[in-house]
Amino acid sequence: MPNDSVIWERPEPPERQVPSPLSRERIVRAAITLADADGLDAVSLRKVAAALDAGPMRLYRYVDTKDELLALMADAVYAEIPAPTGSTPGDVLRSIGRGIRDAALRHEWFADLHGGRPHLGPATLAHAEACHAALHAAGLDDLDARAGAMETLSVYLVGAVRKEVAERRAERASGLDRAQWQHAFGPYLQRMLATGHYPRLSESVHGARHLTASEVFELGLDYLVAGMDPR
Amino acid sequence: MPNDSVIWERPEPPERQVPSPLSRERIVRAAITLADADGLDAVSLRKVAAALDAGPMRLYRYVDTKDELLALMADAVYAEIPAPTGSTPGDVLRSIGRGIRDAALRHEWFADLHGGRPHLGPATLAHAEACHAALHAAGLDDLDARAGAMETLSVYLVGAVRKEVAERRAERASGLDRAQWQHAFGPYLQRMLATGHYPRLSESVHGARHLTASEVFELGLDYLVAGMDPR
DNA sequence: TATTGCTCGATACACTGTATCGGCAGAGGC
DNA sequence: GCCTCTGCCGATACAGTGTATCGAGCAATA
Repeated sequence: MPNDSVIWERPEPPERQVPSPLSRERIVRAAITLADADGLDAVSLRKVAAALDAGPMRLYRYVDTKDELLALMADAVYAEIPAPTGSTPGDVLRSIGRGIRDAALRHEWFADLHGGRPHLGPATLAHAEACHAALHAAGLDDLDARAGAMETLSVYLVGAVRKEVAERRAERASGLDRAQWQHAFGPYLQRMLATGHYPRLSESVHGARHLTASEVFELGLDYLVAGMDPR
Repeated sequence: MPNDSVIWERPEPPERQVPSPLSRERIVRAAITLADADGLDAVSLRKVAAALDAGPMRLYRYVDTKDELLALMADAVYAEIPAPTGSTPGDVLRSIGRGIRDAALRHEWFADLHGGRPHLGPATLAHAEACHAALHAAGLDDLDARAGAMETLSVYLVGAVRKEVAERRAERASGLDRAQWQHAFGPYLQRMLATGHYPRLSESVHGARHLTASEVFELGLDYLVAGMDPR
């Protein structure tokens, strides 16, 4: 632990007269621009520094480690998410879910950070606060029920975001759009199912109505919300 | 695409008399041993090769790319998962969930692969087949319902596995065991909540009964399963 | 003005995945 | 038994990575 405090509490170093002034915000913005364009792998300290006309080592004045930069990036995504709305707990939960999903689709690299090492930046905490407040306002008073709802929803969202983004990337990598992929099922999978070793699976793949990613998302959200209802 | 077929269909190169004979299986086993011990980052082609008394380049006879090795590793995990049991669809779904969770806790690195780029190895397909067959046997005949159940469960599991493993790692990294961490809530989080900026959140953190990871897991599973029940 | 202390960035290190290619060993033909 | 040839093995190389170290120079203080 290079500095004995956490990035969220450590003050920024003072600004200095220097060609191309830096700040955590500028650094994070540059990193996010890179990540939006070419994925998380494109975020290296060298490239971020280059985008800011600085030497790589200069960034270490603002951030102790690359993981801290990633944490700041994740927090910046939370800052974009609007406060959830809804008059019933179920609607609030759905609103929370859509807010996170939308943000993740805007910044696909967020999926790689989300659910990993927990970040607890100010925007993340503010988002959590907004969620709890909205649930409370919607009548979900019981603390245990509220915490349980948030925990399980959060689990679901981590998976949803991760899977959907992974699917997008796979489609993009294979150059096929959704419809083509769906129609062909992937030549390989096609062949495997044709072997007859997977009768129930292939029955399902061929027979079931294919759901889009957002349909699956909403479906699971509905299941989860419905299951919480004691009724 | 170096070779124009997929790893699952490409035959292994023939064995040869050579010091320390290789095979995909041996390579994957060595890689899994490394990953179990020190995480996915410890799996480099150089290290895997060294563990097998071979030069790094030799592995490229068996695998075109590191991603393919990772895919084989993920498939090997699926091979360990026992077929789900249960006489109702709900029980089968719970059984599927526990099977995957247990496997992921045995091989934490699996969480880093699970839900990412989709692998469709033979064991993965066999596992999917077993799940569909068990659901069918339990009376979930409707193809759309079955597919929807599997899709949404799978989403949930990706998140559950990822979050739980991340939490374990964070605990391990901070040197605190669960109880200590829970008691202190992390000094930083404690301080943030004490600012009063997050009233509902801190109410929940302090007031709600703290659930263990497996309680959260079961709770979400119950919600999901209950929500699927049309009644 | 002299000194001190901080910051910057060049350099270095250990490591990654993998392309290239020279040489060697085993297999097949005579 | 010998020769050719095919194919694999692994040394080397390359372009990256995160970050430790440290000399040099600048800014602010005494």
